[in-house]
Formats: sequence, structure tokens, C-alpha cells
Amino acid sequence: MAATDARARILEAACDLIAADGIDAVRIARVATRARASTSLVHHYFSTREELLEEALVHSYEQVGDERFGDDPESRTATGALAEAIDECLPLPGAQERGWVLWVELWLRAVRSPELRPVAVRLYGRYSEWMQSVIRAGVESGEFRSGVDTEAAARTTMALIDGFGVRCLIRDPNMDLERARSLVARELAAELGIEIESLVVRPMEV
Amino acid sequence: MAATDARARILEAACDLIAADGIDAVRIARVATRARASTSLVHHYFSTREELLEEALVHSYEQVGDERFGDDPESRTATGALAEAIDECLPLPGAQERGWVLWVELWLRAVRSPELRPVAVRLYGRYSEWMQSVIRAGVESGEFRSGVDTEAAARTTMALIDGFGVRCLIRDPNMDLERARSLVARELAAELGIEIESLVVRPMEV
DNA sequence: CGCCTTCTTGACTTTGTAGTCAAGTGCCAC
DNA sequence: GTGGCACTTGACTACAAAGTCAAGAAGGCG
Repeated sequence: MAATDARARILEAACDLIAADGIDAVRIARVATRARASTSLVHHYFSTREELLEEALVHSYEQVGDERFGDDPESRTATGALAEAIDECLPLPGAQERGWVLWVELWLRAVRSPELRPVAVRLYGRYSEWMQSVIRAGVESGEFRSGVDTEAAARTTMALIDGFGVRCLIRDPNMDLERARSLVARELAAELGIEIESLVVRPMEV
Repeated sequence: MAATDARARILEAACDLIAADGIDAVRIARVATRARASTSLVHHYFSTREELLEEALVHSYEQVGDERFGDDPESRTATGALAEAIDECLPLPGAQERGWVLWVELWLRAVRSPELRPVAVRLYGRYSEWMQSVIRAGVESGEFRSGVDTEAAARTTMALIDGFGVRCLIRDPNMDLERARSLVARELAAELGIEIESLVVRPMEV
């Protein structure tokens, strides 16, 4: 029905604007315009701006999580799946950069709003589970050396991705996406006992 | 004289509020109150809010940089200096957490405001130089194994610190400061050919 | 048909805040 | 002293944006 349709449009518009301009810069009037609705309609569905933004944020993070950690790998090999995983987590232009920006925004707000921390922590939990499962698959299939501490490997990989990813995000000339990828791959290859080339040969999907 | 004094007070107040509440939440009236001045006085020194915030930000980042990368290590040994360096870069409660929050705020804004990117990049440059110099000192003194790729070691260390640090910042129950420290130390110890214990024995300064 | 509910609107009110203005105060130079 | 200059103030204006309200479509159901 048209009802829920308008509501969904408003929420979607709010998410777009949050990612584009930052939460604080989101104006109800702009959300309304983008959702082809009046400001009153926005207020009909969400009594306050705060309420709208809160729901939009949660919606955004679910979406970011699903995008990144949801889909199955295309590769048949665990090594290929791992290479895909790394690429999916770096701030490639487009949807992934958008996801990254929301992610950073969440870090920042979680510091100041304790009620947001569980959202961030949950997202890290999904991230970690997913990364561990990719690595575990390779250990079980025998592609990676046996005895790998899956949890530790995943944790380090995530930290490296986050650390290098941020530098890509700010367009640090000393750190572009290719470099971030190969640096993460190097550490991981050493840890898993595979050749670094097997992780970085593919062209980067943009 | 009293003139520059008031101006400095205003700038300092603005920095405090930026760190505490985020840039967008900073109100001129609040800055004025905190600096024991009138809003008109704020406008006397800074014609627009934008101008005030811009100057306050630059001031903040210089300060964060100086605090973190400025002072000489207390330890005589390179290993001790490195341990200190790691601790200084993690978001310990107090001044360092404040610095971290500003840092994250900068990441976020640099994405959207290209003119801020050089500020962020410069800060990373200082960070990198400083970290490299600590490591290089240890290589030269013979404490660390020879042939260490100083730049690579510094780069990885920074990425790990940033990656783990963020998780400490959001109070992820799976990542506290002690753990972040020991994980960074483990990687670094392996890379530099020293014992991990030599990097983590000291109690954490809080 | 005609009523009732849900969705939708435009016009209005209120509030918080950036920025202006004209006047006042103290201090230094001459 | 007095004229001028840098600093400081309170009162005011202008404006943007959140939120209210009463009334108007649209659509199902007796």
C-alpha cells in the first residue's frame, strides 16, 4: 500500500542523507523533498527528528552489515573467498565507501552516546564471525596451514583493514586501496602459510 | 595583555567543547560562557562561527600532535621508548581519549571536506615519522634485529593501533586497552626480534 | 451512498542561534 | 586632560528549522 511505501521512502531518503552529509546536517525538509513528501508527512510517521534519525541509523547499519557480511563468496577456494572478503571490507568507491563513512560516524557517536555502543559492538561481532568463518573454511579444507588461531588471525586482519582503510578514506597519498590490500594480504599470507600472490592477483573490483 | 588573553580563552573553550560534544553541537553562546566572555566578544575575534571552529580545529590538532609526538621518551632503552609510544597512542582515558575523539572527528570530516584532508594527512605524517624514529633508534642501538624495514614496521604498528584503538573507544567488551596493547606488542616483538614481555611488563599509565 | 479511518497537505507557531549595532569602558599617547 | 583606539557589553534582528494544527483527499466498508 501507499502508506508503508511513503514511510519506507522517507527512511531511505534519511539514510542517503545521513551518509552523504552526516547525521547532524540532516534536515527534515530535505528528507521530505528527497522522499517526495511534505515535512508534515515526515512528522506523521516520525514524531520527532530524533526518532526518525534513530530508526534510519539502525536501518542503515543493518544494511551495511548485510551488504558486507551477507552474501556468499563467488570463489570456490577459501583463498579466493578471503581475497574477496578483504576487498569487501576496504572503502572502495561507491557503496562500500558509503558504508565506511557510516561506520566512522558510528564510532564517533558511540563514544558520546553509550546507547549506541551495543550497535557498534554488534556490528563488530558480525564482522568478526564472518571473517573467522572465511578463515576457518580454509583451514578445514587444508588450503591454509593447520593450527592457525582463527580468532587471532581474524582480529588482526580486521584491525589492519580498519587502520589502513581509514587512511584510504582520507585520501592519504601514502596509502591507496591497492597498497592497503597488499599490506593486509602480506600479513595474512604469512599467518596462513600461503603465497601473497594468491590473495592479490585479481584486479580490484570497483 | 588582556586582549590576546580573551582570544586564547575563547579558542581553548571552543576546543574543549568540540572534543566533548562534537563540532556540530558547538554553540557560540556556550563557548562564550565557558571562556567567561559575551557572545559579542566571540564575534569580535571571529567574525563567523565557521572561522572560529576552523581555527579551533587546527589549534586542536597541533596540540594533539604535540602531546603525542612531541615529548622525548623517559626510558633510556629503545624498547622502553617503544612501549611508551604504544601507550601514548592508545585511547587511554583523559587527554588521550580526547585526542582520539578529535582524530576520529577529523577522519569523518576529511571525507566530506577535501580541504581538511591535508590536515589529516599531515598528522599521519608526523605520526609516522615519530614512530619510525623510535624504531630506528632501536635498530641502530642494536636492541632490535638489524635489517628491520622501519617504514613497514611503523606503518603496520600504526594500523594496528588505529584498528584496535577504535574498538577500545567504543568500549567493545572483546577489546580493552590491555588487550590492545599486548596484541600490538606481540606483532611488533616478532617483527623486531625482541621478547613481547619487554614491551608489556610495565603497568599502564592512566 | 455516506461514514470512518488512514494518509496527506499547507499554513502557522515557536524556538534556538548566528550575527549586527550602537554605546560604554578603560587605557595609552600626546 | 583629552582624543583616539582596542576591547567589551547588552539589546536587538534575522533566519532557519522543528514541530503543531485543522482541514482536505483517498479509499475501504456498513
